[in-house]
Amino acid sequence: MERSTRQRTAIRQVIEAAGRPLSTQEILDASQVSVPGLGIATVYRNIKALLEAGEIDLVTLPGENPRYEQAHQKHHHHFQCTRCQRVFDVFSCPGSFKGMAPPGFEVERHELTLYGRCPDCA
Amino acid sequence: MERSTRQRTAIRQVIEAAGRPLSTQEILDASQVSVPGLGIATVYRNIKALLEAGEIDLVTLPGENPRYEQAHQKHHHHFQCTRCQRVFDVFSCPGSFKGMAPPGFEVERHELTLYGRCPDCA
DNA sequence: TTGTATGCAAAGCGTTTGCAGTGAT
DNA sequence: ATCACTGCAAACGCTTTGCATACAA
Repeated sequence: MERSTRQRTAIRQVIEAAGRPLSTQEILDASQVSVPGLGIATVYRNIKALLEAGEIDLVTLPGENPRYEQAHQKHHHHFQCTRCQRVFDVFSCPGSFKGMAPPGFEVERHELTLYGRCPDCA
Repeated sequence: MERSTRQRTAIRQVIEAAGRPLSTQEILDASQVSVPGLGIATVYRNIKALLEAGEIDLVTLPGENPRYEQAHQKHHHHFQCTRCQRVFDVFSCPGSFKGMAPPGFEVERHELTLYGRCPDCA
């Protein structure tokens, strides 16, 4: 990631402006507004570069294709709307869940996904 | 799902005997022990039939290919070993997580995945 | 000028489907 | 004898990669 191109700038700004995890298709569609002709391969290559640079985070929800969001520092979870399918950040967490697993299992970390209606769809 | 074939019987028994969610490849490998020549398409078709019949449940963990397990009645979660990658059932749950989402969001259900070392790998 | 970054098309990988042949009833 | 089921291969959707060209430095 050594050069600053129109494509990379557009992709970075789209993810930054979203405020929620976006799919590759959402990133492509939004980026093509400012860069018509942008190819999906370029989106994938830049996503990989931005991930490696630590600028964005991978968000993998159960049964969903990967999404990407601006890198957060703090631990958080996600909420998916069952109507519009969009994903939102949730910055609260019930705890570590150590002791929830049966004896002999050592819990190191956890992933929590909430499902329901977002404010727009409620 | 009207006929009882060697293939279907083998697949059903493999899932039943596992006691944990299996991937399609694990199901194929284990089923081929008793039914050599079994094709992957048959595994997929039977998985779909068993799902529709309610005999097995779909388990989708973040970033993982689908797994399948014998249908449980009770609410539960999953634990994935970070070393052997296997997935185990966890029959405890901290609660409903309602109120964890920001105002305006209505939580209907949740998915929780724990990660760490299983007894074999600890 | 140099070589990274891009666009296109082909290739990969897991999953689904079409089709002719197999086998449970 | 039927026709649901199977195996094989082609098709699919998403992601990655090869290659020639474009453009940032």
